[in-house]
Amino acid sequence: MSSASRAGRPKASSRETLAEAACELFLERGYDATSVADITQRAGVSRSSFFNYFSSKSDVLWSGLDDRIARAVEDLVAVPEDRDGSQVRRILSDLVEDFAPDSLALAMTNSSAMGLDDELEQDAALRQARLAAALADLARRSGVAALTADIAAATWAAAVLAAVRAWAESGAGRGSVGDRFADAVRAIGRLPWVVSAT
Amino acid sequence: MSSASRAGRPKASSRETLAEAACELFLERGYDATSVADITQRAGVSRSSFFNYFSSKSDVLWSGLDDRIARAVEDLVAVPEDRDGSQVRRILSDLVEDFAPDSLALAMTNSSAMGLDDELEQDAALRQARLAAALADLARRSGVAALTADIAAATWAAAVLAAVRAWAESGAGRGSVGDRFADAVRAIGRLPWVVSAT
DNA sequence: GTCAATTGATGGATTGCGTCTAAGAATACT
DNA sequence: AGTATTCTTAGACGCAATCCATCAATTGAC
Repeated sequence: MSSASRAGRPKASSRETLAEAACELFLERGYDATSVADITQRAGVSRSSFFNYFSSKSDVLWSGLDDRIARAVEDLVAVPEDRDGSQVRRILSDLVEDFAPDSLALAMTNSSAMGLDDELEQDAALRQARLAAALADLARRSGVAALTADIAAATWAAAVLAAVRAWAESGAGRGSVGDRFADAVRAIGRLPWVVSAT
Repeated sequence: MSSASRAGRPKASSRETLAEAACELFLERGYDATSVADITQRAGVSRSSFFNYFSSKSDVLWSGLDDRIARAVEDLVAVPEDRDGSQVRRILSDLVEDFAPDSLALAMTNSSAMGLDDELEQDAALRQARLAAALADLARRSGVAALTADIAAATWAAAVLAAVRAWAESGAGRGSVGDRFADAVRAIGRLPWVVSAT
């Protein structure tokens, strides 16, 4: 493919430069009070350039997870059917394997200081929904009724996001996201609050 | 209480007038191509007035469900604990009881025509997350571990949204949302795709 | 070295959402 | 009449995100 850049002007700035500037400002002033112009000004680039690196302001925090979710969705649509859920477990385990999103973890642990509580809830919900949609499709393909497929898919997707959340809140130092996801999978097996309610 | 309006200028327009204008335009041009100014112009009111009735453009579609979710969240935070999940089932059943959201159903059934697929997914995810947050709090209060609480809460919340979705997609004529939710609760009891995967 | 092609950076304009404020209009109460 | 209350409205604002035309820097071919 491409070992070095083939042709054209080399990138003057990097994603990391922008992401660092953004996180600094989020911590100083809060998320809402930080505009894209503020971020680019601190990073020393023009406002236009920001959108060459990130598709939106919140993308600064979520691009790491978004990439992995996009890969997982690709993998999921490629699976013709998965009656016992083994493919799902494998793909989702790959998703969280060695996942260590610096900016996202920072945002989650400092969400109140950044004034991010609503924003994070909203953004997390979107990611969860994206993953759930792909999972629900696969479940239907595997013969699960539509209604059940939606619910089961939401459960799996929630397990992924809950694992990330639990990992971030536990200091992001002890244990990996993968470990937390393993916990989540175990919890799914016997959801006490759900099953006992039946 | 107030049987009639006590004092002050009476409302010149109504939510319904705006909602109808909005839905018409969504069907004609699509959601993204319809601006708030377009809606108010057709309804014959000023743009400013729109936000006296709805807090956002998407609120036109979701205010019905939002009201019910807000009530459910209030009820949920008022419950000290719910070890067997009976309170949860009751509150969520109340949520969907006799629910018949005209605009939302229209949007869901015509989502592709309205260019709403992404928008609806996003908005539905937000509502699901709001409900899930309150449910997760109650689950933790009831002694469920944090990770498990998040997952179980997501499952319940997904059941509500899936019921609404299934009801809208089945023509919104046959059966009620409550019936679909009953189906969903039954499905939760033995989630085949989840439990068999353990 | 010169030239074209490619890739990125940049400024500026544009659209639209959502917020806010000050002014005015319509009603009820006294 | 006058006053308080409730609603409407025009207008301006800040900001996110898109788009475009232009400029800058690099590679490779000749």
